[in-house]
Amino acid sequence: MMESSQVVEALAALAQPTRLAAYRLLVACGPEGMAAGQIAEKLNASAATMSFHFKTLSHAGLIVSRQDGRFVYYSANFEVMNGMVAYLTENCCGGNPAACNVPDKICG
Amino acid sequence: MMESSQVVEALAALAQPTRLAAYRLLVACGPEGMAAGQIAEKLNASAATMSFHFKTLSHAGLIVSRQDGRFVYYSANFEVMNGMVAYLTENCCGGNPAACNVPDKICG
DNA sequence: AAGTTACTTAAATAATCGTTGAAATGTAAT
DNA sequence: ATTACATTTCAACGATTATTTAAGTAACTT
Repeated sequence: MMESSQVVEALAALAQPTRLAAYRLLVACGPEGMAAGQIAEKLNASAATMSFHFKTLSHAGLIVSRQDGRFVYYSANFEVMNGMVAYLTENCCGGNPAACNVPDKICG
Repeated sequence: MMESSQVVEALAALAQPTRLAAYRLLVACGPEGMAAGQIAEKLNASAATMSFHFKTLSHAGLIVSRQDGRFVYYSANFEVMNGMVAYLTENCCGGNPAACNVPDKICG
């Protein structure tokens, strides 16, 4: 189970339009990822701005980087998001799935 | 599918230690929820601070309130969190589950 | 109706965040 | 070496955020 502070950091990292868009783009890219400059172009953001956001996402563990020549490829780290979701839904309805009369049935 | 701005709002609402704890408490409570004062006591936060946080969570659609006498019961609204998670994982690995060689297998 | 309880609102303050532009770093081609 | 390209770092600004205290609203009790 992730720690609370780590989950807060991941949530905060995603709670910003540009970073959320970047993350989703990387999720769609899969393990190969995408170069920093290409992401900046797709999102109409300056390289400096994106670099700042990549740092935030990286520090939260949501993405990882890999150098390839003079390009830096970023890709999504799915484990942290899974941990985040697990943390949010933990102990849903008191840990009693039978009592979970929620529309989308999260428990169990 | 939720809108980007709505997802950002929900993520931002959860990206704060006290609010995250309150939300998890309400998730564990299930549909019955818990009174505002009881939550404040459990989290060692002042009523004013909690009221501010409840407003933030409510506005994001993550919780709903119900008045019962002079008590206000808050409970988690699971649909918004489900929508949030769906938004994050949408189009994972280009929408091709077979290509998803991610440890926890999110796609498909 | 007077008093108590439960919660919300408002104003004020300190801290954090996102963006920009310029300079700096690193990497590869000529 | 020098030139070009890709990305990061830095300083600074305006905007947003969390908390506190104090005052306000609403509902139950006697």
